[in-house]
Amino acid sequence: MGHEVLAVVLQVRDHVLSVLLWQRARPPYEGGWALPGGALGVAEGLGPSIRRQLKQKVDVRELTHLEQLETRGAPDRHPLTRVLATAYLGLIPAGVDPLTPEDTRWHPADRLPDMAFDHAELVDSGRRRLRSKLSYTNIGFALAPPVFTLSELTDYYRAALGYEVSATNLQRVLLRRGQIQPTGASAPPGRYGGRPAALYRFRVRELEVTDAFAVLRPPGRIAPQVG
Amino acid sequence: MGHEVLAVVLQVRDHVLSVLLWQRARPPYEGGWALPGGALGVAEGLGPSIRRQLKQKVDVRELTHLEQLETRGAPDRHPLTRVLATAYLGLIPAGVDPLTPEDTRWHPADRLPDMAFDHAELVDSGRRRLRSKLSYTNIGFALAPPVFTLSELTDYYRAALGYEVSATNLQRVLLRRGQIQPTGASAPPGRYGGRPAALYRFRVRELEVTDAFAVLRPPGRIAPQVG
DNA sequence: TCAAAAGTGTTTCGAATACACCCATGT
DNA sequence: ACATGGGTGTATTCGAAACACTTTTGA
Repeated sequence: MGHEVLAVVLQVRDHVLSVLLWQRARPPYEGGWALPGGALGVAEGLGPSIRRQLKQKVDVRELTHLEQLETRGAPDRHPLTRVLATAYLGLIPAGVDPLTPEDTRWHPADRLPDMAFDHAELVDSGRRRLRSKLSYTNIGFALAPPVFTLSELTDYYRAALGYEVSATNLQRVLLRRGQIQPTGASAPPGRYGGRPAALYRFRVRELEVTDAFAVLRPPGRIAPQVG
Repeated sequence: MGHEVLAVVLQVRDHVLSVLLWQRARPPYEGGWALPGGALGVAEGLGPSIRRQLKQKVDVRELTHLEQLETRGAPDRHPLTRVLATAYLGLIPAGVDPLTPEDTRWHPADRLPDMAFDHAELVDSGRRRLRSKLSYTNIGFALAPPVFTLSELTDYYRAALGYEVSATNLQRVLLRRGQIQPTGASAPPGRYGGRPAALYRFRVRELEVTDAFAVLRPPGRIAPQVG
């Protein structure tokens, strides 16, 4: 009974949430698109394995976040052999364009090509995970470059969430939660003028839950201290 | 490389969130307590497997909810062989007391005995999952019997969340969200009198997200229709 | 009549949102 | 001047929480 690890690697590219896929050259699912990944090594942990596999597709130094999604084990998920798959969600910040192999392409996450195995479901699972974590964690840090303007950040959120986001409200929510802070610098205005945009950074660039317990929260909670 | 499935089965028993464990009779971890589960069959899906394994410990008809938690694959998680484990969260409603084998006991989930392997971490993972889902889904249905009073329900929430919960506020939150509805009947008062408690039921007894997007919600959202 | 338990009315609070307006820059 | 894009001030909304008070029962 084989075991493989897969990754749903997402990045906002050109205003569109995109997923990294490679095209299969041989059966099964010849010509179909698949998630990067491969067989788990005999003495290899799951996390280390997916990092190793991804090295062959992207520069893993660009990976700002990696978390386990779910494990699929339906006996018929592979038409020929029995193979379990543990899927991970990986995020790459906007703005970089890692080199990828010939057979590998970025695809819009909401318009997938013909997908191999159950990989389309796994992509959806990754998108849902990202969307919900955007609302109660600081996971935006993994979509954004180290320094960014608020309108850029708004664009990443819009692409990942799939609907319009107000820059004004996004700013206030993230500031109140202490997720972002101004760097003091500002970006030059665009071609046709406009006020220069202040530059921000995420205060912490690893996953933190910033808004647990939207409801049924513990009684008499202390007000969060300002950062 | 073996693969096993495990279950963190939780139930509120006597006002305490409890987990079902069995005591190992032989090494490794002889005398240590472990989660129910066992090896995945060669042509068996993960979900079907954990249901089959649980049959040996509890009456699975009592299981009101089952969902995948996570997969552990550290090479040294088993001292002798390499075995991956996929853990599930299972819930049993308060009030029933399923027959269990000799070696099996319920333990308070916040005061675990000596645990085998990485099972203590898996129990914590299950508790955290339950706690967070209580705040944005109707998962309370899986902790409660089909019909209950509000003070009983409050007790289940208090036990699972680990802090005091106001019956008044719980009632309003769950009514507003359309999770619960009065049956019309009421429970007889206790030994020393008191107003009889109205009986409620959950409107839907399978998992539903009732409060997605606590923040950054889609613009111009329609108000939820009353049930 | 009182204690016990359940339930309702009302107020307060605060986060999130919506919207009007002001600021800084290039042409 | 004025168009463009960024940012702030302020009002509104609404769910959640807190708390006082009423209802219904048994002793």
